[in-house]
Amino acid sequence: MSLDLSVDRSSPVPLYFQLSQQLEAAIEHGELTPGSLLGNEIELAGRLGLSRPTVRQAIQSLVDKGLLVRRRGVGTQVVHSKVKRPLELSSLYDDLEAAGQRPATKVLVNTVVPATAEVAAALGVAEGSEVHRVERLRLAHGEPMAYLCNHLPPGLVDLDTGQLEATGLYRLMRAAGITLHSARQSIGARAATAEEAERLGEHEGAPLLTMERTTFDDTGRAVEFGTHTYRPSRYSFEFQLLVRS
Amino acid sequence: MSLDLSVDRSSPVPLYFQLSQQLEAAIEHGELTPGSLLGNEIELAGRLGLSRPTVRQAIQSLVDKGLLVRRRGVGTQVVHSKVKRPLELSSLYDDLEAAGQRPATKVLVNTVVPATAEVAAALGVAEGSEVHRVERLRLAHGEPMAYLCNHLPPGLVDLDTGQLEATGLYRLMRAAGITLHSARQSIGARAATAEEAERLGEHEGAPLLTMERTTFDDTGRAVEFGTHTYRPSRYSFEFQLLVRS
DNA sequence: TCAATGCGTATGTCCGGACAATCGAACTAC
DNA sequence: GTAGTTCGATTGTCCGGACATACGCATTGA
Repeated sequence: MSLDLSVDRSSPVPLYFQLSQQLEAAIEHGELTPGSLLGNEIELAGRLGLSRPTVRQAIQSLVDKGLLVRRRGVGTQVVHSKVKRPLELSSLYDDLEAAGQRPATKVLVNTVVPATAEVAAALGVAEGSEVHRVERLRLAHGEPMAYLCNHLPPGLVDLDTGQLEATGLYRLMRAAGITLHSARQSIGARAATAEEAERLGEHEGAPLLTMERTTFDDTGRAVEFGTHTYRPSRYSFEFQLLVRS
Repeated sequence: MSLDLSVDRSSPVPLYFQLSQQLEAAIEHGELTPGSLLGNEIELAGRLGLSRPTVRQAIQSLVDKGLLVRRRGVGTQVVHSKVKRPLELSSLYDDLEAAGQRPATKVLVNTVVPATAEVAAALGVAEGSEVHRVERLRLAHGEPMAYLCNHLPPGLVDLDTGQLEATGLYRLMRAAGITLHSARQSIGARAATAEEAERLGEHEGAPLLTMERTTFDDTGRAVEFGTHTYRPSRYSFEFQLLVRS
């Protein structure tokens, strides 16, 4: 019942990556059942005509994803639990689209303003210097779901209102050649103010789910600071996380 | 200004791990300043008397942690932004202790009950079968901060009330030989019921931050299902996450 | 002046081998 | 029968080398 694995040495795709993708697909399709052993690395390498380090690299990437578990003296097993996705740095837009919700966006504000103390601190710019400010309403099935307020340092991205309504902010940033690296997030809750309630179609004092995020590129520059509020009846943060060991 | 790195070959600690720890410490202490190049791998390996794969393994582990960035043809640089911690699967108890808050725990309930449909589904046991139920109140500075309700399958851990008040649930599970692997979480918000408000010292209808979590061990078994409510004025989820690339 | 080219450098990928550490099971001794 | 021991199997660590690939910079050419 052994899998028919194969690699294409003429492909520019790295061999370990080809192998890891095939293994991941096999797990996804149930050809490798949870709990089953993967066969030892030496034999697997010999069967594929690869070296052991290459096979190990492929396996390791799946272990990092939480799909496999290695046990010394035993072997490598497929993890039982279904791993979904490990809380990526994804935009709400991508989240909704992946869920098949076809999100709609309404740009409320798209302008340049002097940075407040809070925004200046988050973005690492001088207080009062000009920054982009974007306020958006995210709708699903015609109902407001979240209010998104973002600030960006100047000169990074061309913020076209039309594009902002057609796609997510992160896609625009990536398209502008920005390499997103990490983000600091804070998730909390609070009661809605009258203004917030109005925007989201809730009543004043209703509980809101809040998220603050500062995103950095790979040079360590802050490239975005967002303050978001969600209607908890319509949205919650769902994710899977792995134990770092 | 080169760092004085060294490895102890007689130590049972893997060489790559010794190196990665020293590099991490150097970054932490500012001896390696953000943006600075790390020096090429070949030379570094030669200087330490290690092979290049070993040095690469050390560097890679720090890249995975978000501390370093590699650029082909350029070198390896220290990331500017201060990386805190990447949302580990840590207990609230550990979180608070790390923040120097000396958390207190009050065990409200520690008993065995028949599993409700929700609990049975989460833990993968038969509905109505016996499961442990633990209800705790977590306090900081004498003030209630969170209400924690957990269900565990039988026979896994010896749930001693005294130990539950002295430490966190995860520590007990780890001490019982359980290898935590992953967890599915959901973070949301809602208005407090009268009972919840009473427990946490809030008023009815006040916004609460909620978290539901099912934890799995490395065999894929569900080992814990928790339903937690937090006072948003006292607690929020803060974490840093990396872009998977 | 500006764009295209070439080159050095550093990381990315891959190989084949060696020994150590650990787990589980079969085996042995009491 | 039970407990301790040995042993095979498998992953963990480490080595030294080779070639590919991409980036930045200097040189060259229009």
